[in-house]
Amino acid sequence: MNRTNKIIPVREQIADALRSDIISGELAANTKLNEQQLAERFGVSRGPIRDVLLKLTKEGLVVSKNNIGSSVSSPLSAEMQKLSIDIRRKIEEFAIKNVMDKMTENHLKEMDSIIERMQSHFDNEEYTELTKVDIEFHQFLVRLAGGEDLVNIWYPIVLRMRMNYQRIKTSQTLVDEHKTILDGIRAQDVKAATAALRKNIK
Amino acid sequence: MNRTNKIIPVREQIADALRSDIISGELAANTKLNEQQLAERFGVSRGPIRDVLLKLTKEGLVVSKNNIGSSVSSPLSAEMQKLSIDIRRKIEEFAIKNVMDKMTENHLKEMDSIIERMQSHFDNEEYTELTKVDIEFHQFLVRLAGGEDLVNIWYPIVLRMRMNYQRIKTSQTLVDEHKTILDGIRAQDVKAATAALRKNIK
DNA sequence: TACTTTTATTTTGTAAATAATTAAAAAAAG
DNA sequence: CTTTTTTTAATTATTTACAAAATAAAAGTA
Repeated sequence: MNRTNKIIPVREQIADALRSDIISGELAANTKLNEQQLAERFGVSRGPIRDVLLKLTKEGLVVSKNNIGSSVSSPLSAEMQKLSIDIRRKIEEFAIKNVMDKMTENHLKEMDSIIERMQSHFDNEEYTELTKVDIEFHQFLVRLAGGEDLVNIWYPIVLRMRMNYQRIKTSQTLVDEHKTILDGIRAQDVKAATAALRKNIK
Repeated sequence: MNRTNKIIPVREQIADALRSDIISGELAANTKLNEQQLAERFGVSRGPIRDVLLKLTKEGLVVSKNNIGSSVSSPLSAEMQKLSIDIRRKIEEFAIKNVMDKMTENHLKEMDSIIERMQSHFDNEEYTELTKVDIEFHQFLVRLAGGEDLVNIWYPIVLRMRMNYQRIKTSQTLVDEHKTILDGIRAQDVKAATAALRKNIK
């Protein structure tokens, strides 16, 4: 028994599935999210569903009102989108700077594999999966630089932004941009990495 | 029956109480939060407690691990604190700019009353309450400018920062700073308001 | 017909009980 | 005596059942 079988809690799986549905547009803005129906869909009781809805609410993908229920959020306004880009850049530029020391060979390999997966999803035209791996790339950096604290602040901003560009920007450029960022990090070149990052976040 | 008796849901009351305990330092960092005990303390079942803990986790005040439970977060690192100040300024400067159009006489009156409450809490040396009203002041601006979307992003940052300066900075200056911000807004003077804001956020 | 009021239905909120997991304590082996 | 294994206790996760609230439908009134 050498293999480490990673167990993924049901609530995370459900949250993941719903995030995908919302980001992909399958669940349109303002769609009512009925607890009972979701419970049946995932084959669990309403308890875990409520947990997930609360989580997604705090992530900004869902809005909920007392005694009324939850529904899918609407896209950000233009100004809010602009502000979000600004903040996201600030956070991730911070991440780039602070990540250089902590970056080991293993970390770099992990990031290589993330990019490989990006490429693979792009080749197979799995754009929702591509988006999720895209987020994963950035999350890796943010977590390494600032831990869960920073991820906590950063994550809702990114998720909410993603609601806006639904399946736009699905060119090879996207993958290449991330390769350039990683190249900069690997060369310990903050300026290059930051420049590539700024190009990617928009 | 003319009076509008505002009903506050149990979960919000519990969340509020716990936030106070954490911000005031009554619940020290890394304190384990037992669901059963909390349920007994507030006289409810574990269901609502779980909801609140999940909420506070997303707000950054609490950390929770699967099958292990929740505990009070530890203060931010120095770098993270610095970054948080930067982001918070960015958001609230945005708020100042965007709030000028939307600001009505009624809104101004509401903000006056918030400052009155700040003064009163300061006079009575109720510093935890003072902190909460301080947050309320800024939240009012942020909400008016960017709605719940922006509050969602902003709130965890502020809460987390507050964990760091526990009951420092409890001088009359604090109240005055907010008066100056409001003066600037009232005069529709973005520059003055922003300058006052930057002094206040640190 | 248009409007209000009442009733019924649906949906969310809370409580209580059971299952699964983890941490602690006791027993066994080296 | 130390380490490992087994057993016990405590805690979280989930389900089920019930209570409260909101929406939808129906009945009554102008």
